[in-house]
Amino acid sequence: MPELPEVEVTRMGIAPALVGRTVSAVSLRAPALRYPLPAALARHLKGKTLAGIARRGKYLLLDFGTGTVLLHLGMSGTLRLLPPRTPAGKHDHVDLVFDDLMLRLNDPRRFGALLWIEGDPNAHALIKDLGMEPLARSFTAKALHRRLTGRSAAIKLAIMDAHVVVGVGNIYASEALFRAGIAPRTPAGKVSLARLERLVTAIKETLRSAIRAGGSTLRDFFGCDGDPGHFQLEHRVYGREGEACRRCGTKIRQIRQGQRSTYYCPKCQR
DNA sequence: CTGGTCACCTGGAAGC
DNA sequence: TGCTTCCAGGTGACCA
Repeated sequence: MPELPEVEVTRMGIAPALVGRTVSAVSLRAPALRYPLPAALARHLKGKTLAGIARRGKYLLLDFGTGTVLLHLGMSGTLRLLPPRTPAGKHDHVDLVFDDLMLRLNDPRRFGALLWIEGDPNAHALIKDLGMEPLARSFTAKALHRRLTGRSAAIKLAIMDAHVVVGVGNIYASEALFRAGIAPRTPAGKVSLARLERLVTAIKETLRSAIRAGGSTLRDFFGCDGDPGHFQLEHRVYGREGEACRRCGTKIRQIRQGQRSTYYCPKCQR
């Protein structure tokens, strides 16, 4: 159930074990994920060496030189490193075998994706229109301000829009707005530059600390009992409806925005 | 372009 | 116990 930190921790967990290694076998199991699985994947990958794993937003890009495996974990996807020939359980959709080590994709809800891309992956339809990387230097209040000027949508929905900034999911959107002291329903275009400074800082800090917290779970990528998607920091507002605000004691409220739950402190966030 | 809604899927928890 | 309902960390497609 990954937001950007979970995806980045997954990348950090699997890359050292797999980069530089060669694919010996591929297993695909029905049914399809968000898109049909590429039937020719084994033909494309067998004998190919993994040159690197990059992340763009919540997508993982496995670079095999002649092409790229594009991976998205959706709402419920996880990747694990297992001994080859580990029996496949329910929702184990794809195995990439690297001789004595296997990368397995499990995704119960099947909102995830695995695609084979030839050519520049950044030109792919799913990638090319993505917004700013929140951890990049170029993600600044000024840049965000430029992007949000004139927009009437709620600030919470705006920072969750992957065409504006990638990787801020439903949990971290609420958490970042709390840290920045901004009410989630404020029209995005009406948030001042000064307050966007606080928001950009809050987004970077929230994501960075979650990645740091996830670092302690990296060993969980090995072995069948691993559960690497489920680390998380103590939330300040998310999931705490009716509980006391950690800063001022006011009861945390829950509302619906775009059919998703938003949590906020009515006193700390204006 | 923008904003709003729906759809895609399974499973766990809560309610009766 | 068993059935029903609601909810879940994402995002592309579609509409006005």
